[in-house]
Amino acid sequence: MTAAKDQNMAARAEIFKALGHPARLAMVVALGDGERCVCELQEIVGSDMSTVSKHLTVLRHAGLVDADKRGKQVFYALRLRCAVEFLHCVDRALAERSRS
Amino acid sequence: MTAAKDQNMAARAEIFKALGHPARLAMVVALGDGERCVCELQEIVGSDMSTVSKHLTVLRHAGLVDADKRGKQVFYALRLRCAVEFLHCVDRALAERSRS
DNA sequence: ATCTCATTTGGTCATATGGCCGAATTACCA
DNA sequence: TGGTAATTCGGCCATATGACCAAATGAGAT
Repeated sequence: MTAAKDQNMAARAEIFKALGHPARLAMVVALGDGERCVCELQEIVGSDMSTVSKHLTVLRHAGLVDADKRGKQVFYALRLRCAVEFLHCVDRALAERSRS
Repeated sequence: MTAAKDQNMAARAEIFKALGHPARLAMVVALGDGERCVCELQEIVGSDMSTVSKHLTVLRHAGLVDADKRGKQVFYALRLRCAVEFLHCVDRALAERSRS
């Protein structure tokens, strides 16, 4: 693997890596239905606020979500919409697998 | 997050996690063009064969690829075809990002 | 200006991951 | 049946990750 290609792969892998955690994935799924404030996302994943915040940093850094501070709250929105479609495909694959 | 939901998320996250490594992603990309033997995949990623094998175990376990032993060699094929499409979307996003 | 609430950051720990090495396995070929 | 090549497994180490706690930041409200 050339250095350039490796860098390219690393950049793409970042995105998958960001999605590769149950809590982050759950947040992304929730964001698929529209924006959510951090406090709502915390309820969804149910861990410490600081942990949630760190997960959100990962998602932001990967460019998967956008943060928008309004008043006291920070609202997150899904940026990479196609992730939702891929998730559907993944779900179909998982369903097939459990069927067989 | 309920226990059932968490399990569901974990199952999906496995797939993203598997794709979240440059070497594994490079292999999946290569497999997008058709099956490859382990030795070819090793050339692509350029690490130790045992390392490559472990990566392939991860991909197999995630259900992303299928292994088929023919003669001395094991051929791997991409199973979750929609990963390729999602990768295209990711690439477009990355291209846009670097442009701005 | 101060208080307060929502969020982020830093520290620390336990665990998971990725890498290479060397050994074990498996199956073609002589 | 023994040799040889392809692949996988087990062990070891260094580093990365995820969790919590406590403390810092930042913006609205008093």
